[in-house]
Amino acid sequence: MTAHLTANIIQPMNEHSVKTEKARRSTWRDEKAEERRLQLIDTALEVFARKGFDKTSVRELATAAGVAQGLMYHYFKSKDKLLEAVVERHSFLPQLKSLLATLHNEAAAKVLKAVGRQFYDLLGQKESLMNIFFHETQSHPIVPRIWRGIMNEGISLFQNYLDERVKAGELKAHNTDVTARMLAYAIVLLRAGGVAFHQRTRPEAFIDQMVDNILGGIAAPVN
Amino acid sequence: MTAHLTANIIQPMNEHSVKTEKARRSTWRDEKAEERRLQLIDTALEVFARKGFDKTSVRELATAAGVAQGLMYHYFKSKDKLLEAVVERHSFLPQLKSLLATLHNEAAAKVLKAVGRQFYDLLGQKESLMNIFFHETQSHPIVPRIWRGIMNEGISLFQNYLDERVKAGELKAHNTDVTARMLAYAIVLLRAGGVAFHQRTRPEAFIDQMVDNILGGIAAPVN
Amino acid sequence: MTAHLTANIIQPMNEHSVKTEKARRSTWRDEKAEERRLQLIDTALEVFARKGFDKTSVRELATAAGVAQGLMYHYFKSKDKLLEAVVERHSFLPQLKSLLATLHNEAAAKVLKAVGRQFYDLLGQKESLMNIFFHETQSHPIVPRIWRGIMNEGISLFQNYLDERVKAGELKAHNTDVTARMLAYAIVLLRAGGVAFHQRTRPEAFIDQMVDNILGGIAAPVN
Amino acid sequence: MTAHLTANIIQPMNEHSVKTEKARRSTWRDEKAEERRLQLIDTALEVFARKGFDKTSVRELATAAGVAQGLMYHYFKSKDKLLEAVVERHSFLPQLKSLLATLHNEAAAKVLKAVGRQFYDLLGQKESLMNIFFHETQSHPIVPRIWRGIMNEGISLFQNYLDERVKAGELKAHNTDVTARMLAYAIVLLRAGGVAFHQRTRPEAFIDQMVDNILGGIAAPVN
DNA sequence: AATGAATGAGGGTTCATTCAT
DNA sequence: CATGAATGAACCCTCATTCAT
Repeated sequence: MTAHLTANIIQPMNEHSVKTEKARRSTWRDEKAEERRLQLIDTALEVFARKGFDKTSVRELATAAGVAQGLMYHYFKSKDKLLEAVVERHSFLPQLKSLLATLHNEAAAKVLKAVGRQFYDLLGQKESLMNIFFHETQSHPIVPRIWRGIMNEGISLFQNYLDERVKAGELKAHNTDVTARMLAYAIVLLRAGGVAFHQRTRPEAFIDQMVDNILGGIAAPVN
Repeated sequence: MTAHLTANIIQPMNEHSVKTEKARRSTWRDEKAEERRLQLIDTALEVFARKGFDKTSVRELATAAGVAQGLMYHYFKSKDKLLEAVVERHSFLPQLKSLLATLHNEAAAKVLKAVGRQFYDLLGQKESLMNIFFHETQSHPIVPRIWRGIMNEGISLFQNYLDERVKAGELKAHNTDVTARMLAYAIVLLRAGGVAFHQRTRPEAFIDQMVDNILGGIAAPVN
Repeated sequence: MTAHLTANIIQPMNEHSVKTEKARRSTWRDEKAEERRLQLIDTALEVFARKGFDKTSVRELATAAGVAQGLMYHYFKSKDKLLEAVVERHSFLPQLKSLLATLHNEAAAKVLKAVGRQFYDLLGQKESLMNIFFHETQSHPIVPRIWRGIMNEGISLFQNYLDERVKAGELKAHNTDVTARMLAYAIVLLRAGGVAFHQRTRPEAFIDQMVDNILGGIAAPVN
Repeated sequence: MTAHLTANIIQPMNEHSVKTEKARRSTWRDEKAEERRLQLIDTALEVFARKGFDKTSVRELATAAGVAQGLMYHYFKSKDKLLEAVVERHSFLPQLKSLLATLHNEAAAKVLKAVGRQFYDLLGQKESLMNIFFHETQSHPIVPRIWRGIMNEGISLFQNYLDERVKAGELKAHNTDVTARMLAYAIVLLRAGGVAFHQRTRPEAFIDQMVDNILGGIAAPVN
């Protein structure tokens, strides 16, 4: 063993190959480690959402991920930091922003309904995260911070579009912040409240009608 | 034990007087006991709201109430049962129902704005309870049950009125469930979300404009 | 059960007897608690001395005391505080001070030998504590603080006496601090070092000769 | 493994050259390894002295030495063995012995003062090690063993000289073991105790006076 | 030789709950 | 009714150590 290592030193491969070899190895380890990290985060997302942060022990988390408890602390400084990592990683702000980009110059009724549904769907895909947002707000400041970012983006999504349509003359000049929030708030509670209280109207129909209400009003025509 | 023997020897009573005494005393005792119970519940409401259920220890609760920890278990079988008692006692469903009674045969704009504000105010007065509703939903089934009751009542509050105004011809015939929920959801998040993300428009103005939006629509007049 | 308690209320004993009853009970509990506290401290002294503070787990301590681990934290806020309690309680400063009181106006040789031995004996009786003094100095500031107090007292013990004898003309005028420390240091290491390195001369003989050396010197008479 | 095959193919060597190469390389490797070993030991000495053995984790040790934790276990079988290596390597017995060699046939006052100071200085230079001696005696038998060796050497240092001076007629015949220990003990505590309790007299003056006390005595001349 | 991922035992501590008084 | 001593399970976290690379 010593012998061939010696040979190796005496007759090393050219510098390039040595370096790449080293780099590749280290990269490989790093990749594996990053994979682990993500696996642990994803497992945590699921379990936290299901059982709540406080009711989930690190031991459970580790078991759910199929690793030893100690390993959690190799990747995260504390249970709290793990929660932060979860929330940061799964923040769907990017997806939300991309929604914004696509809507222009279409009739308000059509656009608002479409965007409303997409927003609703997005929240649905992130149900676990939403659960965390709603339940772990108190103790961990990062949770409301991220949630706030998402809400603000969601509201902007609507408001920017509304402003545009006001300029285009399709909508009355008015406080679009209020309108945007009405939409956003309703959609959020349509999702989150779904757990807490049953809905009578199907979500899609709800969104459609909500948009119609807001656009046309519900007052009877004066004649 | 020693005491009772002494008392008996010194002052024997006929059976009748003993009984009435007993009854009166017993009532007095029951009242005292009920007072204590309520005191413990009220303290718990406050502390749970501030620190969260899981982060609050029975010892803290007892200290905050100025009693020994052991006493908690004379009044409540467990910490969980205490939470249930808190939520049950402070459910403001009655207040909510009384809101409903006062509104009839007035112009929709005026009524909806007034009711909206009152609902908003009520939620504000019950901030501690709201906190519990939002954070302790998962582990204790009674929490979402009560919350659901309140939400449904709040929604009915609006919907019944809307139905009435539709019949009266002031409003278009439409799915009033949707309209009612829009209002209720927005007001709830106006309250609860206030912690999570800042509002740009003041709540009262928000409610007023929301009602106007819904009644008159935001679409530009075709003319 | 309720019945006689009620009777008790109706016909209470005179105020005095009630108070003493209450006081006695509470005193009894307090006494039991204090006993426990001391028991835990004494057990800890022994175990810490034998195994060292860091190598002793709270679980072991509890087992050695025959109680549940949780109880430790009913009496002491932390393991560190327990150590402090141990050191404070067993500080033999009072005993040391009482040694001081007895020595006056006797021949230096006799007195110093006697006091030296008594000091040595006292350290011997407090072997466990000495062990703690020597090993746990680093992490817990209270340990060196107490130890310092004891050493200073021990040194004063000798120095005050020496000063007195200088005044009395029995001893030369000289820096008695140095002499006092020589004696104190030697006796301390005679004790503590006993563990680390064997002695050739018996402690009593050692002390006697040490005193003789210091008093008469070891230089050969000049002629 | 891949490397060795490559090397062999590219540059086969005759047996002789391989062997000498091997030997030279091996020496070079051994030197490097020994360097590392010493580096790890020296780092450990410092950190152990500063934080205490138990409070120092292998990770910290590795970080302080700038290597990965795993590497510690290539050089030392366990953390305990590392401590042993530290104590063994830094035992300053040789330095102590060399002190002994220089003192002969000089006046006792001068010599004892000089040796006392040198001993005191030596202990000062080895402060880290002294710290370990004082705090980690319990769990690791090698620690008191080494410490004992040093103390005995220090005592011999004085005793041998004293015996010589007795023979030379400069000193009275007496139990020189006691005198030697008085000196050694006082100097050790002057060092180690310095941490625990403040001194009033400066160390050098202390040593000088101590020697004077012992040589000339403190008793007033009878005249 | 060197890395650092992975392990799992054990650490100090908290806490809901019980119970003798 | 009220106390607080006592319990023991569970918690988060640290750590010495091993091992694949």
